[in-house]
Amino acid sequence: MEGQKKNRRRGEVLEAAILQAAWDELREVGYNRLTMEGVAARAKTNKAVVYRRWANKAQLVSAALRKYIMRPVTEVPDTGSLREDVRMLLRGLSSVLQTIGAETMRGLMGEHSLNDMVTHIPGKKNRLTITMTAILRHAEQRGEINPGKMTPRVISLPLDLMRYEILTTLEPMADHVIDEIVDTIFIPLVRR
Amino acid sequence: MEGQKKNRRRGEVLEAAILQAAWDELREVGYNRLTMEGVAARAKTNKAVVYRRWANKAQLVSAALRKYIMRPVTEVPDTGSLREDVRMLLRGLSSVLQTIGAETMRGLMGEHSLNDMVTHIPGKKNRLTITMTAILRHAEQRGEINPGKMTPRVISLPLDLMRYEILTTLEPMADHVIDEIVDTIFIPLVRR
DNA sequence: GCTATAAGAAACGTTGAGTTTCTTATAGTC
DNA sequence: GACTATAAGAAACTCAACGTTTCTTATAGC
Repeated sequence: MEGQKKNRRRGEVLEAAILQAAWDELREVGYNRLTMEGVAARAKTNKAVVYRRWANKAQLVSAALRKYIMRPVTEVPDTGSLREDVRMLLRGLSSVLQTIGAETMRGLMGEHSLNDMVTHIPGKKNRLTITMTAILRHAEQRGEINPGKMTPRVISLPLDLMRYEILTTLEPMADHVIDEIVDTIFIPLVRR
Repeated sequence: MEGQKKNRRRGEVLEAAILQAAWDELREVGYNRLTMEGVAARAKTNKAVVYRRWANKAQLVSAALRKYIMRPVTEVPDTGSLREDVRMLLRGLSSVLQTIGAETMRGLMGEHSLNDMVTHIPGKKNRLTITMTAILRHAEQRGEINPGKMTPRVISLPLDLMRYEILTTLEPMADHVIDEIVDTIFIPLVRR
């Protein structure tokens, strides 16, 4: 009676179920203890189905992150003050990285499977760097900064510092640390 | 005739042979493909002997790094110029990290087993940070810098940037990048 | 209603981790 | 110089997870 073999999921529906399972598993047991079998079981399917889509754990997790994490960080803050804009951007990144968790960041790094929240490769386009550039353009229009000082490295400096700090400390970054980076490092470097 | 069972190594001699094997293996196959069995075989001993000394791969590799890498970076450069001193320190760290390799750095990170070349935990004592502090003290005596600007975060900034860059790019850091960090970020931040 | 496609299910081989047990060389001690 | 505690050598073993393979079966699309 109860053993209904109906309702076999396919395609996108199944894929979504697996990514959901991966995401739940990631938050529940963490990256290191997440297994392909565990995710498959949680999604009520089996390993083979998972492997038909993603070659390994790192790729599966990256896909899940892309689905569940990436959206919220695209908006460009525009408060009218460089300091406030940068603080907001950093807080946004901080909360994203906090959700991902340092263990996952480290794990993905160890398997060379990164995404552009977690790292910024110098010279490569990166959403957060683009946002930062927009913020700085606004500040420039207001005359707040010295355009000559806006090298790519300086532009990504606050974001990189945050990533490095979370990666090494394994802890979310406190607001006062964000303020410290902004006030004692970044603003002094770009100010007119 | 040839099967002489004599000459059984013990204690420090054996330990040194294992660390040597680990170090060779690390450079030859890299962190991810280094195995305890492989190291044991290379040292002409067996896993049990290795496990009696180190609980896992990360600890074994850390021990090897400590033995083969750490020494060269203790001296404090003192050229009479802040810029030159910092450049020398960074070149020293760069070559150390180059020897370790980014894959190993990432791998150790993924297993939460770090050493103070690879990371600097804010608030913790760190050899390189101590060296940097000494360099800055000299510069201060020469009147080159503004002591009020020497916060711990600013002090470790160049070292952290280098670590982060190597970790993300997987490549050694070119000298001109070192110069860029020193000239466009660090010196402007601490200068009187 | 037929058929190609992909899911479900289960078993398989492999690798490396870490452990256990037993034998045997040897350093230190009497 | 013989005795003994210690740790090395050797081999087998359990376990977990990876990734693959094979076969059956539901079902979407024609």
